[in-house]
Amino acid sequence: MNAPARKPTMSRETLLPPMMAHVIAEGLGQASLRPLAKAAGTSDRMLIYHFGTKEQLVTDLLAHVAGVYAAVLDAAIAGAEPPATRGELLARLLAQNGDPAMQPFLMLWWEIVGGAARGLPGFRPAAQAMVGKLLGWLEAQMPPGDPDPAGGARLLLTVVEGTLMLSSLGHAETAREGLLAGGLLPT
Amino acid sequence: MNAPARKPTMSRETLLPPMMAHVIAEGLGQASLRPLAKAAGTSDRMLIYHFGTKEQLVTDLLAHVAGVYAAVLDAAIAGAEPPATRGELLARLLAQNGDPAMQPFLMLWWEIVGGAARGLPGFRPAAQAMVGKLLGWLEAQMPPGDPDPAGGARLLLTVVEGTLMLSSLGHAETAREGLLAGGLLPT
DNA sequence: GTGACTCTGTAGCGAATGCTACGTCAGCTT
DNA sequence: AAGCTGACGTAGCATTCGCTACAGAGTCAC
Repeated sequence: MNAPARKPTMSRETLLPPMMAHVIAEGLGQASLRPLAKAAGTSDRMLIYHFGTKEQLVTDLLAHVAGVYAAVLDAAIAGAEPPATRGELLARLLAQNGDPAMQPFLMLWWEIVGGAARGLPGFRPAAQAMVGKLLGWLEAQMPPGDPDPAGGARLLLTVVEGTLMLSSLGHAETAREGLLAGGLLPT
Repeated sequence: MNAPARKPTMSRETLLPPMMAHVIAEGLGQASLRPLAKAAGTSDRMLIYHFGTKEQLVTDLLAHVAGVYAAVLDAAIAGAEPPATRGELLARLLAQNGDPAMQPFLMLWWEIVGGAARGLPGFRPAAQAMVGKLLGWLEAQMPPGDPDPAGGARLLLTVVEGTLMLSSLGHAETAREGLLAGGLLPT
């Protein structure tokens, strides 16, 4: 009655997406081999076979996360008309990142930042890739005619990251009040 | 020849400082009972005896970290003359936090933020206590005659946190350029 | 066929995890 | 003196950790 058990032939590429979904949902701290394998529909034995080491698995997984993040930004830049002012761009950014759907990714982001700060293998390259990508995206999205797109993008990057951190702690309103007081957000 | 082995009678209060030193040095992720006990000069058995549960231990430990942080801020506010401008205050903050001696605490901070974002028990109260304390400290340190001390403090808080995050990833210069472009830092 | 190679399942290793059972010993009260 | 209590050590439990040894099944070249 049952099919003759086809051969899926798992590879690193097919294993990474479900594992990424797992770490986004459960966190990197709880990412041990057996739960990861279960999420990917395989066994811990197979994960070691494909990646060699858990450390290499985490490195590859973080690189994959950075790649997906870059792809999301690339997709977002395609169908977007440029904002008129820096404030409008900032408001757009905060609206996107304040979306509750973004929260699981933000939880993962803080673990990546912490790992990068501690120098854990694979964390810093992934974090720098994502920050670098976001910075480039911001430069490309700066309002036309902006007097200093490079500096403005760096300002927005700093302000957005600070706001996201405070938002993760339940201080989103505090950050918003600060940005309004600083004239960075349109009223 | 040797003294008759005095009885130190460990309590929660005497155990917390060496454990805090341990988590600052090694991180919360590696904070299991036996290493923590070794750092405090006792055994895992005694940690459970005093705190009841590891979860309660972590909660108490984070509260203790928040208390020490608040005490440090209180000490810093005592012998400080007020800055002349917001930019000067911001420069002072970034100089303090850019100190390499602060880096181990920053590593711990990202773990606390991550735990708070995930809702781990004890993390969010500790993180909110520290952010709230820093915000109050900033309000008290705002330049005299500032038109909007409350809003300005919130702006500086957001900007400082964003800068610290980027600094932890090796993007300190990026944040600095942004703050200069935004006129928030004096040239 | 026969061997070589790739992929995968089962079983298990030694270490570390949080926590408990049990006993000891000092100091107190009665 | 007898008993109680709080502080501590020793030993161990069940579970999970990353990882390995070994065997089986499928495919391909010869």
